[in-house]
Amino acid sequence: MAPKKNEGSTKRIMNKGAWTAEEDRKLAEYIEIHGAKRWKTVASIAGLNRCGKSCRLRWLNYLRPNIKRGNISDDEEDLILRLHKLLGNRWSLIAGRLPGRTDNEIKNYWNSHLSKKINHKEKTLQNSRAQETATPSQKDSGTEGDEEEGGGKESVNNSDVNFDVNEFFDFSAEGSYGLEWVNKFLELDEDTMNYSEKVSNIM
DNA sequence: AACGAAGTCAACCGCTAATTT
DNA sequence: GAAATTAGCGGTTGACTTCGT
Repeated sequence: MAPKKNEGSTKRIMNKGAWTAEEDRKLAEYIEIHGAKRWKTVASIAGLNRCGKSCRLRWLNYLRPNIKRGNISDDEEDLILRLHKLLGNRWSLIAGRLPGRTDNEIKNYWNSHLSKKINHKEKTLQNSRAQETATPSQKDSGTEGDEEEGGGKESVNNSDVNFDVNEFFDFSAEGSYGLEWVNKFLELDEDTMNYSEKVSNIM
């Protein structure tokens, strides 16, 4: 990745593109002393020719302590799948339940790995169903398919179960990344899946 | 070995929500 | 209460890498 620096201009133009080790060091140093807030001033005071947004993103996704990079485990993958099924493309919410993972990483992982996996799974499932059901179904095809295709903003609404996501994930009450909620959620998810099956059978 | 296609991922952009003045 | 500023989110882009021919 070649950094796209805008050098040699008299106007103050912000750097873009990949961050250098020097920039990382400056940003990390500044935040260690002053804290991660007021990103616009962080950028200028820390001597970074970057916009505040860029600084924030760099900190959140790479420089922040306890960041995990790469090697997403099977458990994590499974959790992402389940959470995405429930929440749709609410990457920050999903990432919030995976300690050390960032929304950007989850989003990238979803787009490059999981969405394909799901599409493949869906196709094989459809094929096997088509073979099984010799008689034409009365079901509305619109509600078929538990997984969604290509992701979408309405994915939460596609869920057969209606509940307030924000209420369910009351993050304010949780100080840590305790994972006991996961079990709770997974139990619930099993129930919602059964419910979905029931609904689609009725339809 | 060379080349193009496909995959990956860091970073940017536009927008909205939340907070401050 | 209105306007301005800041923070945060999700979608998209583009450079780099890997794979297939």
